[in-house]
Amino acid sequence: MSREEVVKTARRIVDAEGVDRLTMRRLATEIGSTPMALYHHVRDKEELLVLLLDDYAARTLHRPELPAQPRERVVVAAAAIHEALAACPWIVEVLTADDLMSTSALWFVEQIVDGLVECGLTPERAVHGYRAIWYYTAGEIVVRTAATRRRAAGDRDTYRERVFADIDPGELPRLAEVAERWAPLTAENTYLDGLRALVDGLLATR
Amino acid sequence: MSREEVVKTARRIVDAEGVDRLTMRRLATEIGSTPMALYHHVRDKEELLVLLLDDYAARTLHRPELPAQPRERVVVAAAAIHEALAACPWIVEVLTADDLMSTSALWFVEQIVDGLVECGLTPERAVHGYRAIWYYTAGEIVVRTAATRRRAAGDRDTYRERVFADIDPGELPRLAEVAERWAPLTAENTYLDGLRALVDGLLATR
DNA sequence: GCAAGTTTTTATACATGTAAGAAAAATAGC
DNA sequence: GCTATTTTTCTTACATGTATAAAAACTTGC
Repeated sequence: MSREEVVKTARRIVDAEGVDRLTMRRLATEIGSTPMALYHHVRDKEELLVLLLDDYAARTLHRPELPAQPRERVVVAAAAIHEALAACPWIVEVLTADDLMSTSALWFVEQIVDGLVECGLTPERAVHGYRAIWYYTAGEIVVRTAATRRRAAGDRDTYRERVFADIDPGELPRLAEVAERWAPLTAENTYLDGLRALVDGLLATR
Repeated sequence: MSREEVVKTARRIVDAEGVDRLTMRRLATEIGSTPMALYHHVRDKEELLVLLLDDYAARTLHRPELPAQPRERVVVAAAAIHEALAACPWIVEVLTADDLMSTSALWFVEQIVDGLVECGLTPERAVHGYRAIWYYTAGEIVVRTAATRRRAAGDRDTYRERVFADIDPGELPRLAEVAERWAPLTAENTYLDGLRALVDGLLATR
């Protein structure tokens, strides 16, 4: 058994039956071994999932044509990461990992940092800018996938509905105004708008 | 037994011994009942955690003095939410919840949306702006707490170190340039800077 | 006051991640 | 070739969330 074999088999299970079916016992029998043997190649299940994500990134994160304009390059590179990760529905469990630091993602990080520097930021501020973009991107994916998953589980979310129904227009006029439209509004995909705003703000000289 | 008692007892356990010690069995014996009885007051453990977070928010999320200037009001309101949540170390498990929608947080959401509207955004764009701020805020907290937790667990993070050590300066010059400083740079707390940038960008008329 | 129905609680059972340590296999030194 | 040591694997066991279904307690209509 090897780490590669573990990850490869795990990937097969996840691809075929979804991340829910990936259990250490299942993985072990699939390999023809016992659960605890896995733990010599992988610290715990979380590490296995991180490896799976890296593996996924390495396979699907293809470098796009990047615009020459540095600001737009930042946007396109971030959007590419976002698109790849958002298509990966079992990601939430992993995304709390500090950073997406698989080798294959580094090129995108480089593009973002470099774009920011070319726009006039110091390297330090560029790294901070990249982090802000990563926070925004990871947050969007985590929040949105959680919402989708809950909706898929048939959760009518009566709690939210009740909270909004109880809004006093005298006290919270703006929320009362949009209460009806809250669900559809927040369901819209506005990742790109927010990303553009963030990048604009990072590059604006205050 | 009542929902309130369940939450109150859960809170006591979490406050006293941390969220790790909160198990359904422990909670049940503390109440003097059986684990499965809890499930008539709470759908599952996740819902219990969300209730705990709401309870926590209701107790600690005090309305600050807000500046008159709407843009600054948005920043201060968002920062207040961030500060309260960031101090809550067991939050990551819950924050994947779609939205922070406890009644006590609504006032802050109102301030943000209202501030954005007063700066000239339509209500729709203001809601989207609020969501962008929420993505950024939730992402920052999730990523940062995960990192802190890992560090606390004594994880030397050799993986990241290795990735950075392997960077080819010819291919990824910017990253090579900051590789040494990456850990301290990303450990800095730049939430406010990023928030200001995001708000600026949201309000800039492109 | 009591039968019918509803809500709440209990008992039992299962699948899961993984700790602890024994066993086995591979490797190194002579 | 054989022993010592290190690496890998297996056995057993436990704590956890929670499904299922039976029991108990409570509520309601008369």
